[in-house]
Amino acid sequence: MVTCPSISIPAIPYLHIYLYQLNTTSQRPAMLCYRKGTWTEEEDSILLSIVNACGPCHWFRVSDMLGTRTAKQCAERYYQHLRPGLNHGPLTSYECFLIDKIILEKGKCWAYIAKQLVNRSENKIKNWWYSRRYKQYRERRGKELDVRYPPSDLESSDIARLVDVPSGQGVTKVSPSSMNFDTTVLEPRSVQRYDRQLSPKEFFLPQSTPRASQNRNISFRSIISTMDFQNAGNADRMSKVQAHMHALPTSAFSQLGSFTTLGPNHHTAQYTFPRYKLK
DNA sequence: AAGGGGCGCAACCGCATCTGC
DNA sequence: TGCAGATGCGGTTGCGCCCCT
Repeated sequence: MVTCPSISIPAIPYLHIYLYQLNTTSQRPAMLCYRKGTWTEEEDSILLSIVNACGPCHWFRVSDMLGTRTAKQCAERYYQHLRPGLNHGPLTSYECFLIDKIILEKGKCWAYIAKQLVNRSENKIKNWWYSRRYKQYRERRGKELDVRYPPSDLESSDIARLVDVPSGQGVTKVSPSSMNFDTTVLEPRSVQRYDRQLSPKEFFLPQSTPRASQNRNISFRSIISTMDFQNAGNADRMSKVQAHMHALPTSAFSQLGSFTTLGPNHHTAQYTFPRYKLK
């Protein structure tokens, strides 16, 4: 008899029998009738219970146990919606910027992009991008404007959410003519430094500006610079930087102003990020 | 109040790739 | 090595909510 201590048997009728069958024979239960459309709460909870018991793999077995969905539907539902820790909130401006930059550099590799952003589903990113592209298409077709656009969905609250700062704290949009984006690329020794074990605060010190380091000044500019690590095989390093940033409480920061940059290809989008320093 | 369009999003689909026999 | 099953991935579709007229 197969035991599954982590699941509730009454929630999944005859699950123990299914598990027993599936572990003792290669035969699947009789052909089941699969349905389409929106998942019910009951289906979600059963799917989660099965995955908790068996792990997120062997989706044909999971499908057999659930009984109402195909393996593919189960896998997709889990990875895009039920996976623990998944962030269902709106994409932040910084995340949008990252998406644009990665697409420019590597193309539309949604799975890769999803891995670079913290706990975002591939579908969410894809939906955002196609939705925006469609919006642009409509705007351009209607007004015959040039390709430059300020994304209308980039609100101050989104930017503030990135660093857990209450909405309304000054984030201002700057005209393109006044932009001053530091395109400094980190030198190799900076990359080496990021490879050492550093405290979260050290992590954000701009490596190329000693004075800023002295003042314990941090900015998103330094975070953006870390994207260069991707090209040097340091993709996970940026995630750690982001994670550290997210981990710091609001009270740890005071605002220094903001800086603005065009999107990564310098003619598609305009982003304005707040600059903060550690108190 | 009704209906039509915009929009965000979940879900679907088909092809590609991986894996185990 | 080849095949079939399993899984991954990118693009598309369609549903439902909201807002405007």
